[in-house]
Amino acid sequence: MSLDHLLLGALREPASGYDLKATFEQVYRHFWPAELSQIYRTLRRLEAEGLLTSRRAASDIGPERRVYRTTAKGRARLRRWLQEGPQVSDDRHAFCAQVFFLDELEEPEARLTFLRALRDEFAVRRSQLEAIEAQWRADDPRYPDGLPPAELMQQFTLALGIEKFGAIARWAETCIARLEARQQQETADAAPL
Amino acid sequence: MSLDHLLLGALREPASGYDLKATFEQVYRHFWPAELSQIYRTLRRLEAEGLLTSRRAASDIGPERRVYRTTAKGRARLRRWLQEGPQVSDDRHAFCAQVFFLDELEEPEARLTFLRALRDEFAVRRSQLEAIEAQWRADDPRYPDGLPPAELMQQFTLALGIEKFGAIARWAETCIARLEARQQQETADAAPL
DNA sequence: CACTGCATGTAACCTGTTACATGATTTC
DNA sequence: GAAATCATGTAACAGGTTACATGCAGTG
Repeated sequence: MSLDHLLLGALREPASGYDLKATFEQVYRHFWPAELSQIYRTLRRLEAEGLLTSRRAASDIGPERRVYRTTAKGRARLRRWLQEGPQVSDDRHAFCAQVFFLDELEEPEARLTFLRALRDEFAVRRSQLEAIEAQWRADDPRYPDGLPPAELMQQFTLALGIEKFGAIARWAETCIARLEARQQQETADAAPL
Repeated sequence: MSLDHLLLGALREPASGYDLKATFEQVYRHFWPAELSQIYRTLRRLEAEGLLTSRRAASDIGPERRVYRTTAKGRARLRRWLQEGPQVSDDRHAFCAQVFFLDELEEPEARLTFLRALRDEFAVRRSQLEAIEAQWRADDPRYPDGLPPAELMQQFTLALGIEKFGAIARWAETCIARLEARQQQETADAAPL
């Protein structure tokens, strides 16, 4: 039900499904990706439940839009979700399962290749979030601790993304170093002076 | 399709669905939780695809078991999955979405309560993995860098779990400190000498 | 006899993904 | 006139969750 609450939160400011998709791509992506088809479907359901209202609106540039907004009931639902405390679900990391069975690749070099690709992938993701942070810092002299409450909370989530991706990239780097050290050790053992 | 590959990897050693559930709980849980009903369903499908075989076996203690094992074809499939490189999917963190909208709770104390619960939850999870690590270290003098390859890879995944939960707990702690500092600042501003 | 643990499964449901369909408006 | 962007949707499918059903064997 998290998508529901994300939409209720986002639609405290009016927006169309198409607008929301852009927000998901730019802002929520690193903690909650969503496809347009799912957004539209969920918006209709939330409206039927009375948690959102919609009105048609002309677009400057394309076809008519349907603009949604959270109702008082929807806002109460959002608040209840927050009051219930943190909803910590288990996450699924396919790459971690892969590492678990990586011994199945018998060549040490293949294992290193895998781990380097992993490190690079997360380093890129971290950099992308750091770029967003740098832009924000450049645009607003209050960044980060002078920001108003709503934006401060949003800054917290950005900081988490950077920490999380950074932690995984550093972990991969450590694994690589440990494997390399082991390989050197084995070479030394195989050809003693 | 990661559950498929996890089962193919796990069933390089024979096991029943029930056994596998225990392994998921104890070992895979922090990167890939799975329910029994889903495990059974997937085992049957993988057998139909020729990636697993099964035989009936008596149990010492309960009803007859169905013991599965990965076939050569299944093992090749596993290896291919690893050779395709890291499969990095986006993850969903409901708690992060909650933090994003936490300004909706207007009392600063409510926000702190939320963040403290979050910190505690992840600190507990980290401790649980650290306990597993301590046990392993006590049981095997080769831990960690003298372990044979298969176990070394498994140790890598444990280390990731500890890092990941630790990073989130530290992040939450930082958020708490920043909010507390802000509150003190506001109190000082409101009542200057 | 009730309870716990062992063991396998079915059915209904919910959430999320992928592929496709439709059509307006602007730009090259 | 073709392509890109804006905009809304449908349908089929895949993956995961929850609730329930069944029955064996050992323990208190």
